[in-house]
Amino acid sequence: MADRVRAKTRKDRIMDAALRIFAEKSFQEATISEISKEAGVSEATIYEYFGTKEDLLFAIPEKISNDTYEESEAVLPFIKDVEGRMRAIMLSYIQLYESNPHYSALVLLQLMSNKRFRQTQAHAAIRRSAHSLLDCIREGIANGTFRPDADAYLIRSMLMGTIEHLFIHWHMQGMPRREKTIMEMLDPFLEIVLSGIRAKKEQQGLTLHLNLEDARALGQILQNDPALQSKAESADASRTIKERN
Amino acid sequence: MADRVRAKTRKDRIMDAALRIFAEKSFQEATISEISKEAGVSEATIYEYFGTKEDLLFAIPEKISNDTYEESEAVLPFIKDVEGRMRAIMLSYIQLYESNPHYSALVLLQLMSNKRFRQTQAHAAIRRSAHSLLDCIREGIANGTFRPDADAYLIRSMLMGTIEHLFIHWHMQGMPRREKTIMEMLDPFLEIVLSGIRAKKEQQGLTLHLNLEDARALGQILQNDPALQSKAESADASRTIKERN
DNA sequence: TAATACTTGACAGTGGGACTATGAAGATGT
DNA sequence: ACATCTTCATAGTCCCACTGTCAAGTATTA
Repeated sequence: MADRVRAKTRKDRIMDAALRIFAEKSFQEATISEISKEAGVSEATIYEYFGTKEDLLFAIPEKISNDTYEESEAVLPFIKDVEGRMRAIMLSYIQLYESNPHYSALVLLQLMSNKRFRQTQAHAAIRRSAHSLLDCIREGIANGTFRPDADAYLIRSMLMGTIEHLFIHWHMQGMPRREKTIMEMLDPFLEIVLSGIRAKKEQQGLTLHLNLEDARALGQILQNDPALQSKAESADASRTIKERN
Repeated sequence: MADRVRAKTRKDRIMDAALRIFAEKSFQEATISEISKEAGVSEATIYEYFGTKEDLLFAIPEKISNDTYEESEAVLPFIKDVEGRMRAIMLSYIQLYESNPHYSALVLLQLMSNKRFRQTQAHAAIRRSAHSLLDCIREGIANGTFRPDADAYLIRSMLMGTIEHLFIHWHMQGMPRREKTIMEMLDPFLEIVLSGIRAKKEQQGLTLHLNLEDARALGQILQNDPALQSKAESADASRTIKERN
């Protein structure tokens, strides 16, 4: 057992070193010799555990996605609200990248466009997120939450593309300190996208914007007119009054 | 001169072949021997023109960005409208990628995350676009077109990240036929983003949504009340009446 | 037409890094 | 103590980027 434990830490040390070096340089520029020195093992040991350099590369996302990603998907079916479910998906997606900077650099800058990566579990997890998002958007369109002419694919690209772009630029600038984390930008971001695609509730009729003075004058009139006042109470669904500030 | 012409076509043939092979496989998987066969020249000739394989790679964006990109920037200073200028920037950005699929695959999937690429003219052109966009957004916030609490960096990442994501996914799926080009998605896309960040005109007062029946009743009242009716004419700036459908 | 310079190609060779094969040294379990 | 399993060092293969050289065009000039 002590043997197994040591083997495990050895394997982990190799993967840690590899992740660091792959992310900082790049897969092609990194050499096995360099990784072996960083991990404190011989080159032969690396070939022992991972047949090839490429296998070592792909062992990394496989491991990390198993560890961190799956669990956050379990709650989704319990969120009935479409927008809430979308927020949860985005949250877990951001968490995945925010939890491990080296890993997100590796995935977003190098693996994402790699053909073999697309056949890994890690990519399948990302695809599941993408697919769930698409489902949410379609459901929102179907049930009237979103505008019927919204393009579900476009919306999804907005959601995922923006987040990826934020991470990619952060990495390319050498991961500087930020006053706002990407996680903290999620809600303002979602508000912009969602407010842009929500269906307008009152499709027919009139919309009136009144300043405070006019609003008071109108209030006087309504109070003095019993006919309209009673209507205001009976037809609540089709009439909304919102106060600003 | 005939010599110069032949040399030019030879050099171009090499770059064309290289672009195709780099984009379809990848820079690392492509071999000089393969490119030389595709271009119909000897390996030595490639080393004659481009010292190294990497130099050949970077000669490609240098050439293409010189050819196509610069001109579309010239019009920008003449567009006074902030949103129109943003649209023009996005348009030229999309055009760059839409004009040459091989090139956009190379840039977006391989070069974008490459350190050396960031020191090329091609990347400088992209940075100029990004910078102009940021300027537009800031100007829009400053002059009241956009909400004062909008995050300019976030907006820019939305604009560029979405477009890049759309192209990247199109490439990763093997560039299937689309019923809508990315160019055609630009205006719906911009409408979502911009409507999400435009400043609301009436910050104070009341907003009333009325169905048709109630609107008619209110119309009656307003017609019979000279005080409020005169107000409606004098205070036009702060009061808007929009008819839906 | 002859001489000169420049372009292209064939070929041989170097070097670096991924990967293999092998056997010795050490650690572990019984 | 013995067998087994892990780790390492060494030596060697293969592939591919890249260099150097020389010969064969091809173009330009005298």
